[in-house]
Amino acid sequence: MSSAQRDDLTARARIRDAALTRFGRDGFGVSVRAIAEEAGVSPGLVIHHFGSKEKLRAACDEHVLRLTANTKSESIKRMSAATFLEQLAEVDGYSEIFGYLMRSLQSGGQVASSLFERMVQDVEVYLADGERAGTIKPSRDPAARARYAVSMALGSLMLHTTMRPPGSDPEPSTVLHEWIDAYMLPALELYTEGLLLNSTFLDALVAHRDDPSEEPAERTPQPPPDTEH
Amino acid sequence: MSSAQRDDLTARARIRDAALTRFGRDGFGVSVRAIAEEAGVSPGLVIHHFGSKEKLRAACDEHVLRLTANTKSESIKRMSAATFLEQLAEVDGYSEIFGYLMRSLQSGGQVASSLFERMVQDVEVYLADGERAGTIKPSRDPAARARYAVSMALGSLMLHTTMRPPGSDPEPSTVLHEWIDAYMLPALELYTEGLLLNSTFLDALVAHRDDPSEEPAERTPQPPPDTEH
DNA sequence: CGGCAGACTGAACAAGCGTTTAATGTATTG
DNA sequence: CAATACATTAAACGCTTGTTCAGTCTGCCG
Repeated sequence: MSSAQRDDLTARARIRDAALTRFGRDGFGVSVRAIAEEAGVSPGLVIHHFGSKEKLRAACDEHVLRLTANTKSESIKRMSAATFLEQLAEVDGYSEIFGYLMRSLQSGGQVASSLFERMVQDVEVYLADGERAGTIKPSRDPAARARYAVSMALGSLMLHTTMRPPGSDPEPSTVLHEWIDAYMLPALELYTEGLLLNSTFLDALVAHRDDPSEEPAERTPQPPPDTEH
Repeated sequence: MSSAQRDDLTARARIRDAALTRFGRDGFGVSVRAIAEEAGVSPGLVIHHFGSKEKLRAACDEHVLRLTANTKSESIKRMSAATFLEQLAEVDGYSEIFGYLMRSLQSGGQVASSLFERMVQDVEVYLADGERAGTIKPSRDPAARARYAVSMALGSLMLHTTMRPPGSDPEPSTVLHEWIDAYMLPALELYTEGLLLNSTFLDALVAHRDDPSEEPAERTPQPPPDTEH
């Protein structure tokens, strides 16, 4: 996958990998000419092999989905979902895919949805396993909790990736570990101890969910009962 | 700000507002011609007034920062930070700004950083107030916790905005309430009760923070002590 | 060996881009 | 009223884009 060992691939595969790299590094607005140069071929050949830029991206999508599907089932079963992204960022040759995934999340589309939904699935079984093992609390809505966790983690990681000052080391493993270092402690603190001292908010929301007659609690959350004066 | 009442503005202001709308709706790749059409002027006039497309975006940035700075100080003091975004999405005429902010988060840059940092500041004082009032638990690192909360919330919201199926109602208030409806319950549940049943992970991380001699706990999180067999 | 198929290139094309330019209209000012 | 300054536009410029085309090269099959 690294440019050194790209030479022995079919031209078609070389173009696909070059596109994957440049799409990930520069976004999907990158020109066909830039991709062709990265692959060491003429722009015409890119079109000759893939028909159009759009179909080239579709081929990249498919390729990434196939690769990540394998990686996932191999490793994620015995570890948390975060490890999945770590593997992608660290294992040599997979950093391009990590970059491509971040760009996909940033731009929406099929790869983003697919990655999201698969991670939700994985996290859900991971949490359910934790429940059975007695390490994780049960939830009122396990599916929603899994979606919540994935949305927060992926969204935050993507935001961090996007907002990094340009010019700083763009290596995926660097970015990922910046993110982990910044948020590991508050995350674990929240997971372990929670944040609120009373359950007023939660009780109100659950009551409203069971009987939606009263004023919706999520629109204008009233301040908690003041215990001071 | 709505197109109905744009007529009585200076052409310069009309162009700026049109740019804000189209930048937010279609992204920063939208053409100067499209912005000109939205404003009802010629493409040349856009350049005449702002010098270049880049400077036009800078003018939008500045305008948005000025507007949100006011909105914030007015309202956020007495409410949570989420209310700030809700106001933006709901109050008539501010939905364009909400869209522009989401695009800015998606693309990085100064507006994104500024919005992020200001929300971190606000959340930090909000949490500190809660601590003093006895409704929110203290944290080992209040600043990190505030950054964590903002990163997760903004990132997740941005991800949700990006991943919505194209063609569905793009009204900001719709998007925001979809997001709230999806994640309010798991968020409150987590905030109220936490997620982990024992503090093994947190203790290990805190121990490593105080004395980083052992193997770093965040690289390869060891599975929790198995209580089953 | 002849011929055909596919890989591949360099040049060109049409469309779209941001921007420039020259010209026209429209006020404001001396 | 003449003159100056500014707002505004239509047209064009130069560039980049994705894509097409005609032609060359290469290897394979009969």
